[in-house]
Amino acid sequence: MDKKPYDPSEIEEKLYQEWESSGLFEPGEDSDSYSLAIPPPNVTGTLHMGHGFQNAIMDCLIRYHRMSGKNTLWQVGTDHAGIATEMVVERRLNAEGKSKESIGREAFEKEVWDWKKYSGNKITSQLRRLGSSLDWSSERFTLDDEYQHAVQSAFIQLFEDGLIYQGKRLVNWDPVLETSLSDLEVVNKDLTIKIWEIKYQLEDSDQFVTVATTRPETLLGDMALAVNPGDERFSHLIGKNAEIPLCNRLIPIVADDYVDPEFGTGVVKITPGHDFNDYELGKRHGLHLVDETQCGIGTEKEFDPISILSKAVKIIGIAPEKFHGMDRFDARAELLNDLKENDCLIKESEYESTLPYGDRSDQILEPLLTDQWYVDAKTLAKPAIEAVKTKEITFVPANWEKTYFQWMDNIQDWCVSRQLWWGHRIPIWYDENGQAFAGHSEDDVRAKNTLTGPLTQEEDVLDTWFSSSLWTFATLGWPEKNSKLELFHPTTALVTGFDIIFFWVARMIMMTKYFMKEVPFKEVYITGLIKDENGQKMSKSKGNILDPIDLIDGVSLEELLEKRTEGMMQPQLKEKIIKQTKKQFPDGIDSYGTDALRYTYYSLASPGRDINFDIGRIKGYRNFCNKIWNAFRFIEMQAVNHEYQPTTPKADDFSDWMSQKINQTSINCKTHIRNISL
RNA sequence: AGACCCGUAGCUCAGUUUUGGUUAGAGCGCCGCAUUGACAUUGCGGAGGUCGAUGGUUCGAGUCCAUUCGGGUCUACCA
Repeated sequence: MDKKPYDPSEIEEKLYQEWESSGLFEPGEDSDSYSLAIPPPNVTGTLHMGHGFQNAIMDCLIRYHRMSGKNTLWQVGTDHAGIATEMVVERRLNAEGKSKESIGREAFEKEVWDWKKYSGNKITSQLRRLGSSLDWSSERFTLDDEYQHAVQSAFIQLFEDGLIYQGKRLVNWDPVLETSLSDLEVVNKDLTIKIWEIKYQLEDSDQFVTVATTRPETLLGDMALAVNPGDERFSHLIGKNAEIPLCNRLIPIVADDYVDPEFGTGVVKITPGHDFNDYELGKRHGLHLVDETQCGIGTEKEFDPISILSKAVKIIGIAPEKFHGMDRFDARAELLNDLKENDCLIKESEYESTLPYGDRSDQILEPLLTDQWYVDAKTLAKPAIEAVKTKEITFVPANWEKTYFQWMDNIQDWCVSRQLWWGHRIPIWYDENGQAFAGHSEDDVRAKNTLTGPLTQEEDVLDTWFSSSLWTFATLGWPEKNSKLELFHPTTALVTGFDIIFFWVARMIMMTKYFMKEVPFKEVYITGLIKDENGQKMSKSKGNILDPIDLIDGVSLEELLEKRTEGMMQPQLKEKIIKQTKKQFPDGIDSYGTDALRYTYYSLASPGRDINFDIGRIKGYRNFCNKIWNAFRFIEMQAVNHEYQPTTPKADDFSDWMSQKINQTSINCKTHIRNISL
C-alpha cells in the first residue's frame, strides 16, 4: 500500500474512462425515465465556473436517479453560437490580413468548420474532466445535418402557419458586425451624454422653434416636429410647417401625446427612420415624403419612413450631398459645426441617459430600417404563459416566475434573421417577383409550388437562439417520430442561469409548446451567478476569471497570468491584473480534484443565490476528501492485518445505532435532492 | 419608473417559506495544546456574533408584518 495522501488526479480520469467505456451513462429502454438536457455550451468556447457549477448539479440529479433505478438520459451537445464564433474566426482572418468578404461565403464557412474541429474537443474533454455522466453516445451539435433538418422543419412550419413573416421595420443594428440584433442582445449603458438645442425656422415667418436632441445627425432624416396637444405654448403651431436647418425640407408640426411638455424644450424632432418611438409616432400620423422638399401627414398606409444611413452607418439618401459617405459621428461633428455657423445651434449641455450597445461588439447600436424575418412571439407566448400559470412548469426558486411573466406579458416580435454567414441559412427561396417560399431545398420548393423560373435563396441566417429553442426535442430526433422522443420528452428538469431565462428558457417553452404540444421540461432550476470572493462578476476585463479545470488539476502562476491576460480587449488593464493575480496566487493554484470542487459547489449552492467563490472553501473540501480516503485506507489496512472475514451481522446496540443513522441520512438525502438543496 | 435579491463570527456562507421555540451553526483564518505507523491535506481545545437599523405582532422573533439604511441584479425608458 502506498503511503501517499489522497491524490485525485491519479484516479479521477481513469475512473471516468472506465465509466464511459462501460456504457454506464447510456440510456436503456425502460419506460420509467428521467432526463436532462445540458444547456449546450458554445462549441468553440471554454468552460467557466458557471458551467462547472451547473454541471455538478445536473450530475448529482442524474446520478441519483440512475442509481435509484430510473432509465436516465443526460443529453449532451454543443451550440454553434453564431455571432460569437463568427467574430472569433473573423478576427483570426484579419490577423492574417484577410477578411471574410475577401475569401467569400463558402471559404469562410469552411474556415469556421475547421476552427470548430480544432477547438470543439476542448469543451467536451473539460465536461468529462468535471465528471459529468453525460450520454456521449448521443452527442449533438446544432449544425449537424439532423439538427439542421429539424431547424428547417420548424421554420417552414411556422412560416406556413403564418407565425413567421418578413417585414421592413426598424431593428437594432450593429454597425460593426453589420447585422440586426434582437432586443435581448442590446445592452443599455448609463452614461453622461450631450444634448443640443437646435433652431428650426417656421415656414413664411421669421420665428423659430427650438428642439432638443442627443443625435443631431438624425436631423437629416427628420420628417416632422411634434408637440403635446395640451401644450398651450405651441398650440398655434400645430398644422404649420417648419424647415429643417441646412436641408431645404419642410416638415409638418403635429400634436401627439407622446411628447412630454416638461422635458427639453417641449418640441421633439421626429425621425421615424432612426428612432423607435419616432417610428410609432410617424406611423400614427402617416408621415411621408411629398417631394424632396416637403414632408406630409396622411393615413397609416401612407407612412413611409426615410433612412439616411447605410448598413455601414454612413450618410446616404435624401441628406445633403456634402454629408454623403460620412460616418455617423463624423457627420454629427460636421453638422454641429455648420449649425453653429448658421446660428442654428443654441445650446450644448450634458445630461444622464442611456445608450444602446451591442452585447458582443460593444459598439453603439443604430436603429436601422431593414428587411428582416420576425417570429410572432405574442401568439407563441400565450400557451407558454399558461404552462407556467398552471404549474405544468415550475421554477425553482419560484420568484423567477414573476420575472418570466413580466417579460412574456410584454413580449415583442422576435427578429430572427442575422446578416451573418455562420448558422442556419433561412430556408426561403424567392421567385422573380420577390415572393418567398419555404422549403428544405430548392428542389423541395420547386416541387411543392410547381415553380420553374429562377429562384434565389435567402442570404441571412437564423438567430442562434432559434435553433437552441428546439433543443430538448430536436436532439431526440424530431421531426421524426421515434421511441427516444417518446421515452425522454418532456425532460424532467432544466438547470440553468437566470441570464438566459429570456434568451433560451422562455423561447424553449414557446417553441416546444407549439411543436410538441407539451412542455420542454417540468421544472426549471435557476442557479445563481458564480462571482469572485469579493462579489465581483467574473470577467475577462476584471482579470478575475477562474477556470474550473485549473482548480481540479492546478495551474502554475505563469500559466495563470498567461490565461488572464491573453487576447485582452483593453491592454491597459494588463499590469493591474498581473499584480492582483500575483498577490492572490503567488504560487499558482493547487490541484484540488473534481470531487473537492464539486463538493464546494454543493456546499455553496443555495437556490437562486449568487455565489461568491472563495478559494479557501475548496481547500477545506479537499482535506475532507483526504479524510475519507484515509479512513478507507485505514479500514483496508486493519482488515488485512486482522484477516477480517465478513460474518452475518450481529444485533447489538452499536450497529443498531449505526444503521439507524445511515437510514436517516439516506432519507435526508432523498428529501434534499428532491428539493434541489444540495 | 417597475420588479427582484442580499445584509448572520475577521473572511466566505448555512439557518429565514412549508413549521416562530432552550445555550444561532460550518469552513477558512486566529489563539493554545498535542502528535513521527491511516491522514501535517493531522488531532484536541478555545476566543470571536447588538443576526443592517427602527417599530409592531407574540408568552417567545435571525425567522412573521411595517418602515428605513446600505449593496447588487433585471426589465422598461423622453427628444
